[in-house]
Amino acid sequence: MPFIAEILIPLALDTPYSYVVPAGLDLAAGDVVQVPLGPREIVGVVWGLGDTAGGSNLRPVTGRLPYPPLSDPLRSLVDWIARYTLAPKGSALAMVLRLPDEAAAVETVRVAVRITGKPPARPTAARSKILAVAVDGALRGKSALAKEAGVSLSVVDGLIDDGALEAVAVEPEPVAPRPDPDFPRTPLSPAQAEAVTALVEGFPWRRGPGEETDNRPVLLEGVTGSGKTEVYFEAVAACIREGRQALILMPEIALTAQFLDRFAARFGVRPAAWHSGIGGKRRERLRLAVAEGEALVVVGARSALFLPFARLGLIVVDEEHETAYKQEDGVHYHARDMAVVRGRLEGCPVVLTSATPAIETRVNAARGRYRHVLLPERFGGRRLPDIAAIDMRLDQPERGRFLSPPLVNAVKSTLERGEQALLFLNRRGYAPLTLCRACGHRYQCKNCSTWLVEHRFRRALVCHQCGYTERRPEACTECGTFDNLTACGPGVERIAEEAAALFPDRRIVVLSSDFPGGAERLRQELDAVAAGECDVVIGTQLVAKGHNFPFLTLVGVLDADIGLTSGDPRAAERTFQLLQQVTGRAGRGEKPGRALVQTYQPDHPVIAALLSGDAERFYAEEIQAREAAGLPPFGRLAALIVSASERETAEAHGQALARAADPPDGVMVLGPAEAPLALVRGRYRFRLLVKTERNVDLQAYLRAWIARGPKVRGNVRVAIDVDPQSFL
DNA sequence: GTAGTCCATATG
DNA sequence: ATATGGACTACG
Repeated sequence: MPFIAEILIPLALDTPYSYVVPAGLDLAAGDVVQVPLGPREIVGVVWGLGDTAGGSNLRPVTGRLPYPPLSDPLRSLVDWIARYTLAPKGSALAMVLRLPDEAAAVETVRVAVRITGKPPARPTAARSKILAVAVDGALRGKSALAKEAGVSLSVVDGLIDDGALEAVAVEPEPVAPRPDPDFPRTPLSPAQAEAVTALVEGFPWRRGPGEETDNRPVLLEGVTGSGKTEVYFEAVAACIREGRQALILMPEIALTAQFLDRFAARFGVRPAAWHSGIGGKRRERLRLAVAEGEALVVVGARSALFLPFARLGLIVVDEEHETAYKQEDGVHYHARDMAVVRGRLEGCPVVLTSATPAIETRVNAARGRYRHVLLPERFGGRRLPDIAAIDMRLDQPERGRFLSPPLVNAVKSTLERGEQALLFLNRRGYAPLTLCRACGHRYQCKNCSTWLVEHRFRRALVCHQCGYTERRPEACTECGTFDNLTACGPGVERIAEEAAALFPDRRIVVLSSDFPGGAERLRQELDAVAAGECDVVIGTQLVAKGHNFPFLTLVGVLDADIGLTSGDPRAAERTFQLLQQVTGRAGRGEKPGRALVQTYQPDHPVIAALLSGDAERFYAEEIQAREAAGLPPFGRLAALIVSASERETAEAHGQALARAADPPDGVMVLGPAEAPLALVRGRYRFRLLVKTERNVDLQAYLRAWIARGPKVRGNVRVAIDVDPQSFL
């Protein structure tokens, strides 16, 4: 009887494939192997072993590959995520198994050169230039030396052949230097120390045998500026003292030099950082360091969740309410929730931190599924900013202007004191609507039903839904009138224009996700602002995210009402979180801060809660409102939209969902004819499964989803916002 | 993911 | 009659 291996292949396949294990090859579950698939060879992972013959025409495993095997918990995570998100198992595996491509796999040995003292046989001008630089005897990279001497690389090679320089192989710089948990640090406040004790209490590796452990996830909730980071750093320190690894997950945008420096201030070295920008060899060396347990702390964006940790001891999810944790293409998952799952599977604690937790996290804490640790005050006795409303019905800006007189005055005096001001407007571009004064034509997206947003800098009209862009026309495309287009309403670019007119001598910077130069430049710009290299910051929501601006003392919210009117059932929650975060940026340095909030509806529950600082009440009311409406604070609605031919499969899927341990609140199976017509534009035939956390307006959601123009082929599956606790 | 199929349409 | 492209399926 031949031995059979079940090999999972990182392609969109639901089940592992069976292969014969050739004699002499000793395989174990988790091993990374090479197998033939059709005409080619492909990498796979041993998912199971058996001696049951699964047919006589199985092909043999080609061999084992020299990669660390996938641990049991990691394989369970793949199984779990596939089942939960209804993604093919192979797709889930692909997230774990991003192996190096051919180019990256070739380990080029880095070579440095050093002077030997032996004079060159044939001294030339170029050669002596190099020797003049190298005379200090230091090690230099070949190209660095050539560049410094201002000659070509071949001259260096010539000198090596000659014997005047010697080449020395250098160890690559360590990819994950060891953080020192006992590095001298600034002392914690009593409140922080108390929180550390509460946090670390119950961690399984802190308890002796027989002692009780409490491995529930912990919500670490602290107001902006309370020093949550320093608190969880102590949990990280405790973890690495135990010789275990810690993972800190952050929204990609928050992964800045500033954060890495803060880490270095506590642990002596910067942590290993994992994000979409880290590529090639460095990526693979870090992965290996993680798999071998060498990398003790990894700070990373959501994909870091799938790194093959050898001894994971702690997962921290920073800013757990951030929507950036949601992955919405390929396998759909919420990294915060998957972190909870991985923690459970690895038997390690999970800490979720936020100043404005997501409703579902709050509910989980209130129901006792999560522990709740609170930091109610700012660090160092600093006060929370005073927040006041500016009623726009009373304090109107001039026509065509958007800053009210009280806000302008506040900015002026802030700048006069040499402090920094932030003007927050959650709208990119110059103006959200463009119309022709002659004929009244409004510029609309071809694909979506949204207005095109003018971007004056790019001289374009852009759809913020699908990215469709057209040149801003000189003459109206409808009636042909020249030079008669009007920009309606403000975007950050327009506010920058207004600010430049008001404060001509000040340094003004606009920060939005479409920052010219891309994410890397944006990150640098954020650091520059934090260093005080600018007076007025005009920013969209990205300035609210995990960045400290120590010189910032005034935050002006230009239009607090944006977002309150959208049909999104989370509008209130999102707006509250955003405004709370952005106003909380003020006064975190030496000087106290304040926030001024321009609004037309100061009595709206969200605005009122923000002004009174009563988050507690806001959450309670929000949860209550959902209960009153007959909705669970987080429930699930599953919908399957199918092509006629797949109806049967979908029905079965739906029934399976309804039979799940904690079934969705409803399952809908729709055929293409029943789906909203706008949805099934063209000849799409697809199966779409949507699981929503709440009872969202499914049609609106789907319309938006299609409007984004996804490449829809057969077998599309979407699952968003599900509550993993119910499956654990 | 990729190679190969079928089928429809475009092209010479 | 033959190329080109999209949709779909098999791959153990």
